[in-house]
Amino acid sequence: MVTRERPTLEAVARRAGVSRATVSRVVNGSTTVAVGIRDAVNQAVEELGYVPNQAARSLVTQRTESIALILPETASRVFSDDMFFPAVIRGVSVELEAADKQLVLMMAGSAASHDRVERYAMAGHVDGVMFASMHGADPLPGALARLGIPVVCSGRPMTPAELPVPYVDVDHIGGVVAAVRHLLGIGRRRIATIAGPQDMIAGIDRLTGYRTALQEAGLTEHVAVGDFTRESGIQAMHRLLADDPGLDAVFVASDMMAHGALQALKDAGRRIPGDVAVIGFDDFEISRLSDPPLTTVRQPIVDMGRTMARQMLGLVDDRADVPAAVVLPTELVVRASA
Amino acid sequence: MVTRERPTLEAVARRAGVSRATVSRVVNGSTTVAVGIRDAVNQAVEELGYVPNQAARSLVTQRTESIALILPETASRVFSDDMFFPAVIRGVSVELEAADKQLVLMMAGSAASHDRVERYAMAGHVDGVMFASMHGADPLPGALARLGIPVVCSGRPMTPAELPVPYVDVDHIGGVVAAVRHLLGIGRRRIATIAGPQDMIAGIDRLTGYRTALQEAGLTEHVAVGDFTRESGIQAMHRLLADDPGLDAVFVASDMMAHGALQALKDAGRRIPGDVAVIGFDDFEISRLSDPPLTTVRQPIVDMGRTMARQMLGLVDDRADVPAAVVLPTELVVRASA
DNA sequence: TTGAAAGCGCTAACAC
DNA sequence: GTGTTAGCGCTTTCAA
Repeated sequence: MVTRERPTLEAVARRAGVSRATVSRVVNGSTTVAVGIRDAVNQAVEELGYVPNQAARSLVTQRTESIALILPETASRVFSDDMFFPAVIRGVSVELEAADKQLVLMMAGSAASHDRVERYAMAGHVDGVMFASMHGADPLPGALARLGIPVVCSGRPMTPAELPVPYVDVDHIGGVVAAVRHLLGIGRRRIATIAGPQDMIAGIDRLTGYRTALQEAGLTEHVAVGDFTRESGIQAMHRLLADDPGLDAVFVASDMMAHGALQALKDAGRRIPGDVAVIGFDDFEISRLSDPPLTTVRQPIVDMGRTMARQMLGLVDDRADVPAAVVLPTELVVRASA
Repeated sequence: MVTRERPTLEAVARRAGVSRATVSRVVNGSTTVAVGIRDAVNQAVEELGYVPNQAARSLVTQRTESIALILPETASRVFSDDMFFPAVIRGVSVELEAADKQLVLMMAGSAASHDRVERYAMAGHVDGVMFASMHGADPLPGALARLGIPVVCSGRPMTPAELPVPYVDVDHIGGVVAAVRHLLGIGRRRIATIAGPQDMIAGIDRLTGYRTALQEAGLTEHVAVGDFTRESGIQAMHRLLADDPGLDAVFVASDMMAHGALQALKDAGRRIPGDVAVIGFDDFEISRLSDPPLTTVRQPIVDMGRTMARQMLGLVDDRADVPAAVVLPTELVVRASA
């Protein structure tokens, strides 16, 4: 590998016949430089193809101009057919791009990678860290925050850390309650649910919403737990069907699981929504294309990403207006499946 | 924001009662340190929660231990329902994780972001750069390579750069020829194609394969060009149908476009494969679940990612065994649609 | 085996 | 306005 010498400030300074400080000023856009000198410097920069060494710059400024987004999941999970993470990333990208910050995406599905990420952040590789989908009571956000590293989470943290971390979340419970009420409204009474993983707020809150609405109506709960994947939706639906072959509706805590449930129901000979009404949660594009199109609780995932990124930008820029919590609304989208 | 002072080598050295050099040796796993001293240092590191400052380290080592993967697409394209990029990323992740390198993902769909990426790489933020899906004759890979930055591409570069960049690709033409021959074998004679974008090797080569096979059989070409998205597949299928309502087969250059074509054909009242046989290219998971399941040319996308990452690791480690080009095989997977 | 010292390339006081 | 200077935190000769 031919690592051609990259020109330094020093080289540019010599060529332009000025001091390093002056070159630095020009490169960083200081206005207190005479036009003639500025042009000379710019020309030297051009001729030499000079690009500032980021390590040297970071060493003195203590800034890297990049922000990490941690996805505590394996890469295969992040990039499965579940469109959740992609949507978050998209939202984050848009905001960071606008602020000219570099996004550093990190998957941390294993304990080892979880550690790598921790060291990475602590090594000052990034100016701030955003977390996308947290499992259990992950100590990492709090730990980083305690070190003075700006941290933001998407999804309300499960345990209130001693040092509270700003977060953005959606109104899970409101959305689910609306969904269940809709099922009640169309005359369903044997309403089951496929819940999400119970080590995540999204899984817990959506189950709470279901329970709340069912108690309100004086009906019996019927719960199977999945892990947000299509496959787990299939399995869970089979269990629910085995337990209560006469169920007439199911609220499923994610669209991917709902697609699995749809398939399982069809395989079991049920008509949708004739025999069983199905409602999902997410509103992915494929949910409009499924057979039948899926009624679902829409959550603004891209907006979550954008909001989280804006909170982060507020923190790293030391602006005071960073809200400790933002809760975005959800909305029931009625299609053919319920 | 409370940026608590992070401990430095100096602090650890003082606490352990040794010199900075010794701490550095311990931290970097040098064997030439007395056991007693080593333990004392490790204890001090532990107590202080010391993590080396990466900027300082990079400044002297000229290494960052991270590798960029550039996706010359917008974030919304990368994270659409097209599973191509996710699969590449997955393959890359696996290898980089194993080598303990940090993956830095960069989307560069706009000219502005293209520039950002260039400066980022030139600023020495990463030890090497991988490109995922190139459009046209992008000068960036060659430019970076000329600066001595290790570069690898997935997809054969469109113009042979003066400084050749190692790449990995798949056997597009072989796969497409097999697909068309299969169509011929089941008696189809009015075989159209929906081609991919003609500014990408994958688009060009697959069209070449189609043309080759059709000429071989002495049949007339029938081409519509899409951009690999489902939507473009729908449009292209409509055009083909308008031009030749009697076509009895279509080879589609990507699974996403093939799904669009399937939908367009059904909307036009064609039965599949009865009236029109359809073959795609990719073999995404959803292609097994479509109606009917899609016959397709499987390309090993995850392996492309892995291979590209391994080539990169070879380059940054100055190992000599980096092949200039790797071409992975493709394979026709026959399902119900053809 | 350990320490002293030089310096990676840059920014930011501070002086002029 | 511009130059001088002092580090940022680390690795790595070179001596001891």
